[in-house]
Amino acid sequence: MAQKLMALLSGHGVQPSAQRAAVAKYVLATDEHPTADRVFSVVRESFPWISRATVYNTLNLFVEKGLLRQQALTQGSVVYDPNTARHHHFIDETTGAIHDVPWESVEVCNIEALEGFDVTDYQVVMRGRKRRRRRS
Amino acid sequence: MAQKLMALLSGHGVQPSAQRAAVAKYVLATDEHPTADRVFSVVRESFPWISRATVYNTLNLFVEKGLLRQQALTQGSVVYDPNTARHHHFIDETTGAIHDVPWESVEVCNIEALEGFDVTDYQVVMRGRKRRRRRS
DNA sequence: ATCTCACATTAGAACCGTTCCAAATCGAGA
DNA sequence: TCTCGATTTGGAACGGTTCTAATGTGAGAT
Repeated sequence: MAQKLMALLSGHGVQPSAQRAAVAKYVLATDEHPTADRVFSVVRESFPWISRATVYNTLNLFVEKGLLRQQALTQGSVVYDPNTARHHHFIDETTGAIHDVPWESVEVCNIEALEGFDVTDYQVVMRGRKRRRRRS
Repeated sequence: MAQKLMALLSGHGVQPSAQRAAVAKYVLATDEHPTADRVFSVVRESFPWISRATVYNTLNLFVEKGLLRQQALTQGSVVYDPNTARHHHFIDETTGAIHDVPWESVEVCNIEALEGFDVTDYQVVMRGRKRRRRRS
């Protein structure tokens, strides 16, 4: 598994290192849309000597190399999303949690016809409350 | 006109003052989605002795009273939008300019049917380049 | 008209997320 | 083993925003 990670990194032109692997292991697999600071705390649990600057450097590098996307969805700080395919976002206003919404589950029409704008990318940003999962 | 502004403020439960009127005059009429700092600069041109803290206080008050909406559309800082009706946003990636897109000009389907989410609000966030206006 | 008190304003400090910097360290290839 | 470029590091710096404590102001009571 660690092998796969390393391969993924080099495949994207990122020279592997222990620190980068530690960051990658968490941030490329999570669906919790962490802030840089959250990444720092989580990674430090298994890699206590990593520095904040390295986490920021690594996240920026991953974004530059296309392994991660930055999303400006909330006030205050950027979050990172390893899902680089097109998708939408749902923000739970009570918890602040951000959820991915599959591209196909929402249909957006007329974007191409918009007068005056060349739209190269778009997403629907939804807010509300996550419905409690009905017990099974 | 100044009268109308004052009436608008009191109508929303904001006790008027010279500073608040100066901020309102600009920020409630603009379509340029200014940051707090931009509001500060613009207002200071006609009201040089206003302080930064007052601008922040006033903007937060206006948001609280429903005169303004905060939008977290870009990295780094919040922008303010006096258009409190539902609408979408287009971000010009070359200039950073943010444009309102009328609610009716884009159609979004299936939002209500989304499994697991109670969506109370949503908008489409578009990115691209604003098409150069063809000369008339 | 005057007083008073709650509220508005202010400058500057504090805070938080992020980037910058210069020094130390590492590691791949010679 | 050596060298040199890349990586990592702690801390300073920075930009945006909020906090704080002191001061100013105006609307209503008297």
